[in-house]
Amino acid sequence: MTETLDTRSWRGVHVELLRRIQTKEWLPGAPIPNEADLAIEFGCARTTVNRAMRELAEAGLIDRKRRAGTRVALNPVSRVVLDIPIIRLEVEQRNASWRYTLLERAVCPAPVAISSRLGLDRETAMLHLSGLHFADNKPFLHEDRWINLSAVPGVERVDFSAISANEWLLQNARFTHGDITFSAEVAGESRAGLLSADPAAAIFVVDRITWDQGQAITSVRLSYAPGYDLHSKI
Amino acid sequence: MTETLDTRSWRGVHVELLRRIQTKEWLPGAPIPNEADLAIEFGCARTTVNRAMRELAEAGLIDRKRRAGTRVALNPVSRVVLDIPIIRLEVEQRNASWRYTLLERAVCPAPVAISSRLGLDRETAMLHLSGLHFADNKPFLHEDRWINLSAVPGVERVDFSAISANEWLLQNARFTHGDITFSAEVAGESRAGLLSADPAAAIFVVDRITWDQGQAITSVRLSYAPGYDLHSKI
DNA sequence: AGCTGCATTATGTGTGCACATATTAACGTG
DNA sequence: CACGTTAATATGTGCACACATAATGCAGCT
Repeated sequence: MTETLDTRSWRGVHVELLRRIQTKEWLPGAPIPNEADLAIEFGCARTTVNRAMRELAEAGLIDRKRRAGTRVALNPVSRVVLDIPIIRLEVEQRNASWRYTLLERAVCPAPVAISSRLGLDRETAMLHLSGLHFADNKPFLHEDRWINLSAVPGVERVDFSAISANEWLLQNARFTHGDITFSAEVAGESRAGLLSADPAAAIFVVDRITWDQGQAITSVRLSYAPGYDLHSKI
Repeated sequence: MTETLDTRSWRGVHVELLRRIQTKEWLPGAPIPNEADLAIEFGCARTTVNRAMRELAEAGLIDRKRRAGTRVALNPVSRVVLDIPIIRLEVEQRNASWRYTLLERAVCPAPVAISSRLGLDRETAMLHLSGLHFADNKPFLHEDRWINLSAVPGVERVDFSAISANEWLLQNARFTHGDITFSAEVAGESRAGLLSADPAAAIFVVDRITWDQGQAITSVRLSYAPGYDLHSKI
């Protein structure tokens, strides 16, 4: 029932070019015809071919250079797109009920490892929050967060036992970019206690720092309960 | 020295719209002017505004519906794009020398967990490969792979001690899509031996299955040596 | 009221054209 | 031959226009 797409639409051109690459009709590294020629072949405008090829280039399947032309990419990097939602939604998408508990709230200087990564002075007072997210009343992940007080006005007056920092910040603080790191760690005694897990268990950890222009907003470490996995399509 | 982009170019329009969203000048959930009006405001063609807004929609920052108009996204999902390169390149990007050793090669039926996930009969003979990737002569990751013989013609005759399966398949087998899973596991005795690691160490694991149309190509499990982390920009 | 169908409207896409820009090949000069 | 300059070329972008498509709401009917 796959409606054969007209090769005069950019989607049609896109799938046809994709086919030629995937079937190795056009070999990796080989040059492919220029936009104008393809437009003639498909009986469409150059703009349409351009749109199709732009998508392929974004996906990393072809390399394009002005004047030099377009080639099939030599090392086809698979590009994985992960959507990182609000934790509440992540839990609810698993058909589980979500609950959040604030464990600790303090205004104090952050560990040097944190403050230096954020480019802040080591004595700068920051807001430290520690909390647990539950899925169906079982610990789902531990959120350990430091917030730059001067970058998020009003954050000191928020009641983080009523709303998770994760959610409040995403809705109220603006950010332009961030760094994210995924790793595996042994739980250890303290985390094991929080997550009701074996201290020897392997924990999936996500570290994230977000920025607004050059200014650090927050650094957060999410420690998922054992058994968690993150998956996606390629 | 940031050259102020002309708002008559799509990039200029893009950053201006981005700014209005990030500064909450346009609040989450709020409708934003239609393309035609914005085109007049910016003194450019509607096509140009469309291009800028399409990028924002792809990034998940706005929601667009015909007739209903465009709104600032309510829950701004951060979208992380991970480039998964050939392992050799991943090692070389860390300025380390890469080396690969084939540990095992066998044609035999796969464990049920594997064959069922690939949608194959449990007695189907598959090619099993196990190998180690080294970075500067230290174990970097263990690759444990099952290949569907009938989907990859000629794979039986390849000398996988000369080229890693990872690299050969990416260059020679075609695939249309795949599933990828990231998780954390305790190393255990056997993997610890392979990776010269503590059996109690936490291991970052990537599971990947690739398909060509509906046909399973290969299932691979990458176990990274302790200390590995995967990072990216948001 | 409740339903149907049509007009309206915003986005989605295609076309033909123009010019911009990056890159390479060809050329000419010393 | 080595070099800098120039011309040719493929992609990148912008514009004005047109029509397609999906969603919405209104009008009119029962």
